[in-house]
Amino acid sequence: MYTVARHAGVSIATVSRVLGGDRRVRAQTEERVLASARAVGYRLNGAARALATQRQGTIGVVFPNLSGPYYAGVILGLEETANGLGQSVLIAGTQDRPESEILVLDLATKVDGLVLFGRTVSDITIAELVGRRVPVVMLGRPPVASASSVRAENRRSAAALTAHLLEHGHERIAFLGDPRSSPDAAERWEGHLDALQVAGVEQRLPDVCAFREADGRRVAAQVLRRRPAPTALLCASDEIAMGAGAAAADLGLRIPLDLAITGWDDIPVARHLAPPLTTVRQPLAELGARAAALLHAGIEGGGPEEATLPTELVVRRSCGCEVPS
Amino acid sequence: MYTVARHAGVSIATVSRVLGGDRRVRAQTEERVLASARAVGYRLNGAARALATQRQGTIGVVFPNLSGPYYAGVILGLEETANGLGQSVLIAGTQDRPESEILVLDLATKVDGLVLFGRTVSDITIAELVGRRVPVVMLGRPPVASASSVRAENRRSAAALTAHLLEHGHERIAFLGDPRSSPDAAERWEGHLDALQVAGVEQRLPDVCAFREADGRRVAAQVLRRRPAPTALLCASDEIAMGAGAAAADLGLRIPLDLAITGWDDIPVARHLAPPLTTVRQPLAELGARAAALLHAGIEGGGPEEATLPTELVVRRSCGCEVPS
DNA sequence: TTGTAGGCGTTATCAC
DNA sequence: GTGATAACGCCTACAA
Repeated sequence: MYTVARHAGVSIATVSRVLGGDRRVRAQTEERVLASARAVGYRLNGAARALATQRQGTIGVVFPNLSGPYYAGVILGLEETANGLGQSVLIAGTQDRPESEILVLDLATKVDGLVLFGRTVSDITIAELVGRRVPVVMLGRPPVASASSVRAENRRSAAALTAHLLEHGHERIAFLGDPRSSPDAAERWEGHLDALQVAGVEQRLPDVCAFREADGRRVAAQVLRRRPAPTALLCASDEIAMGAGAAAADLGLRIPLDLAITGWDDIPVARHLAPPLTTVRQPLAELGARAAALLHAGIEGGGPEEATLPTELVVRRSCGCEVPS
Repeated sequence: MYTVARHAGVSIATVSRVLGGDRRVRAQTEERVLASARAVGYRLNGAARALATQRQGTIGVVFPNLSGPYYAGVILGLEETANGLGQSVLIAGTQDRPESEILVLDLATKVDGLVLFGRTVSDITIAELVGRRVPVVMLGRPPVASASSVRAENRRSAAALTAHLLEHGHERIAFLGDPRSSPDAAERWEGHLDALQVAGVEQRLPDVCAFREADGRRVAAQVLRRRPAPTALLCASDEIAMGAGAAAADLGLRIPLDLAITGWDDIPVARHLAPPLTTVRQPLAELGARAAALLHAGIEGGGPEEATLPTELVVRRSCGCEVPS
């Protein structure tokens, strides 16, 4: 910066002003500085700026290291709008390590705020974060403390989906998912129960299954051997549903003739499966975008807010419907 | 830090030492400082550390804002090993904006090094980066300047795949991809030509198609109306192949009876398509991991290196083979 | 409009 | 081992 200042014949304060976008500089001076900066190939130093302004210009997002379209989609939306708001995005996967709490706390010193997915971080740590005045927005889990939160509507769509299955005549519906480890799954389970109750159908327990294809296949294989076997599988995610589909194929079951299967998320491939998967669409990118916006608001001093985005039942053929495609 | 120092009855220098992991501190003192730090809930400040050490503890990765399993998979692998090496990961999508060059240059002041995907950044900018002594590793594109590079083997597998199609009796094979905008696609095209030449089959031009399902569908629809129509579609990515599959279905073509289709990447759903997709597997996470490792080496002062990871032909049914599943 | 100078929170180089 | 005390590179009152 001193180099540029000398080159342009001004003080570093002036250089700082024009490069920092401060308007109160004579146009002529500004131009001269800009030219000098370009001449010496100078750029403001991120760390020094951060230290002086107490602003990192970066937000962090903590997610479980699961692959799959869900996280990718949300993070993509998040990155895009964060970028539009002038914030970079730092990602941190908590590979279920125990030290992840420390990781998050340290991360907090490198960013202006955090977006936390589902159950990646314990309530204790969240409280700690909030106590440190770190703006936090939670994604896909019920709000806590004074942190913002954005999520997709779960309960109503789960009820609608269940009702749809009941209309197809299914009475033994198995729920594949893990309400205890995922707030989203918990709400979907609730909605499922709501619909069963309305219809006066006997309720059963969820078949615990993580959000992964392999687990879906494993759990479905067990469930389908039960007698009497369920005639429909309500899966808490499309990936579980894909695994379930594989398990069904292993047993020689035809979908949807012998068994109906539904998913959740409407990941891109859902429509290409055989048969196309009936599922519930979540606005992935929009979830991320809202999270970025809410976090930005929080960083700017705004109070906590909540947003619940609508979801949409996507009826295709795996539930037994005859849909033109 | 002053607070902790006072609390522990030592100087900030000592506090800095124990929290920074400097071993030359008496064990007893260390414990006292640690206790004090915990007592006041103190953590080292990222920005200040970065400024003082000239190390950000962060690497950046620049990618085109495409969704899809490819980027997600690579980034996941990258994040994981970077984390293991003590580096955070900053992501930046260049949504094909023209200002992306500036974005990258600015990003460079907030990180210790950059991983650049394919053609996200112009050669000029790369040169600029290298000139600034910013460690750079390129992913999926031929090496340039004195930057490291990691990629997956393309040419040989493309030749093998083409040869396989020829064995099935296909002579009119259309290549869907864009060799000009993607170095990976270019190499696959080369390999394709290699095999055609060896077999003495007439070569044609590639059918330009971006790495997206929608484009695959659109381009395939055109290609399949050509007369004589191709009997096989060699797609530069699984996503293109999926789009092509949809286009084929629109025309009432049966796969692989009327038309063979192959993809590239072996994304998770490839095996679940109807019929299961013959494709080439790339070690996504491994690509990311290697990139992180090479970048780390570069940051530590090492010179540029190159790595080419092996790929694997995955024969399933869309090419016409009868595979047990 | 522009310049001066103190401060942001650590690390690192010296002495002790 | 431990403690002063300069940097590190920028921002921002405050003064001119």
